[in-house]
Amino acid sequence: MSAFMDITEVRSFILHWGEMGTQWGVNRSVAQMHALLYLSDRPLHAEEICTRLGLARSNVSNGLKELQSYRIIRRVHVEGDRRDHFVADTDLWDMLMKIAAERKRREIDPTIQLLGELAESLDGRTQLPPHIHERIGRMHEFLGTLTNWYDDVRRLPRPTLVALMKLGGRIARFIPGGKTKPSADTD
Amino acid sequence: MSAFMDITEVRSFILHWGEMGTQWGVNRSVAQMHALLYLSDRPLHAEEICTRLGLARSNVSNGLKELQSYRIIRRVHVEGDRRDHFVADTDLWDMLMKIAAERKRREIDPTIQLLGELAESLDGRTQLPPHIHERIGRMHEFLGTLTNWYDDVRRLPRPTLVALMKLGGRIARFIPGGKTKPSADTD
DNA sequence: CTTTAATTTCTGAAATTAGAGAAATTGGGT
DNA sequence: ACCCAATTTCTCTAATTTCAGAAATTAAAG
Repeated sequence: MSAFMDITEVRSFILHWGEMGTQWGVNRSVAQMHALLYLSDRPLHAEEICTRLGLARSNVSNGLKELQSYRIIRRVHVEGDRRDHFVADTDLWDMLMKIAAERKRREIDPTIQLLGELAESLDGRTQLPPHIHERIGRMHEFLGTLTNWYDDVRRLPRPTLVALMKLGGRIARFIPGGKTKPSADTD
Repeated sequence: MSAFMDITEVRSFILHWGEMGTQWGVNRSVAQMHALLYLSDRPLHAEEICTRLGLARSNVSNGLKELQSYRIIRRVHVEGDRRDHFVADTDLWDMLMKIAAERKRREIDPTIQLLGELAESLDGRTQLPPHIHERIGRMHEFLGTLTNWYDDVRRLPRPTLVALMKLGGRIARFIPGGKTKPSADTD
């Protein structure tokens, strides 16, 4: 039943994924649970995740909720078993896009919102040093540009996305003005 | 001398930036220091950062070192003052690229390295379930594709980058077979 | 070379976050 | 409706991270 966890490469992967999580503001256990599900070729139920990772049932429950909120794992029903089972995305593009979408929603969107409000409330306060208004405004615009771009490309069909990525910097050839002498626009 | 910190919008920005930091695995104080320097139009020395943010001198010292390691702030010498002073990038593209470069170096590159080793050590172990080798291999390849893309586009002149970003998903028109319909969106 | 300002490193305390186990709740099966 | 497996919520403890102050180091100025 668990030769799986005896494979040292599997353990290494899970451990490392957990550490990666902590570096990016994701709970180590949650990241480990994700790694475990990613490597599993069949749905796992909570209890099995507990024993394989040595975590308390409660934390597994919360972790599963968190991973579901990112939409990178989903609940599945297993014939003849009353317990909830879970599987992870194995399509890594999908996974990345969903994580990006959720982090945008949680962190970037509220930031843009706030920056907009701050910029607005600084409007026309001529007694203040103007560079403050300008820099907050520029950050606002910058994050807006980034997220608009993301919202746009995330809707591309997967093969197109992959093709674009493979093309890398050579995509610049298609830009009017090319990569030669371009116009100074926004920063 | 410090009407600056009395502007509520400045305080809000700094506070929010600190919180953003914590969400992305960056120390709150470090992020606040960065925000302060970003909004300042002149070089600040460590002591001034201490008093403005209410931090201990030691932490400011460490934070400055961390921000310098990302190369998003730099030391400057101020005429007739013996203390080190610091300024932040105000070019946000630059800033983003440098942060990405450093996080790649610290976190992604070692991960790719590890995944490569794991995949290699799984090669030809026919008694193991093949999906494990396949999934670790796919993750390895995926991260490789992403970082190669990044290494490529980061070298583009900034105006080209901006133009590409403005173009958004319409860039797909230049891909063979790229003008297909957007993918159905489950989230 | 000596003095002293400036900075960094070290150490322990405070605050925060993660995690285990118990208690409470939910929901399917009969 | 009742029972019991499954899950979630709650509470307390452990681990980690952050951070202030002290001590040590570095380096500019005379």
